[in-house]
Amino acid sequence: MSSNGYSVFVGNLPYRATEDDLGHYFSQAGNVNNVRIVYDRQTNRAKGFGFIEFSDEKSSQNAVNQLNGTEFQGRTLRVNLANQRQ
DNA sequence: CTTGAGCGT
Repeated sequence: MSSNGYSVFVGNLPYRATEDDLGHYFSQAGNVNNVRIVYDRQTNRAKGFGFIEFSDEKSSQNAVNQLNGTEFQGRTLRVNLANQRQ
């Protein structure tokens, strides 16, 4: 099944940012398995946050340590460990 | 042709 791996929550994203751009940016920290930006169902516009999926836990923790508080496309990213979906 | 903390189709 898809969505296997360790996810991190990413907030304060620029609305123009794409999942591909995020994937390339987070590749610095570890092996990115998948990238998901949350879009509004009514307007199809980005909500301004998303989730990055890594292949293992150390990559996700490394992403938080390296990329949290860094600037991405003019905005300061908020990176934290994501909660598991119920 | 908009917004700005947060945990997801």
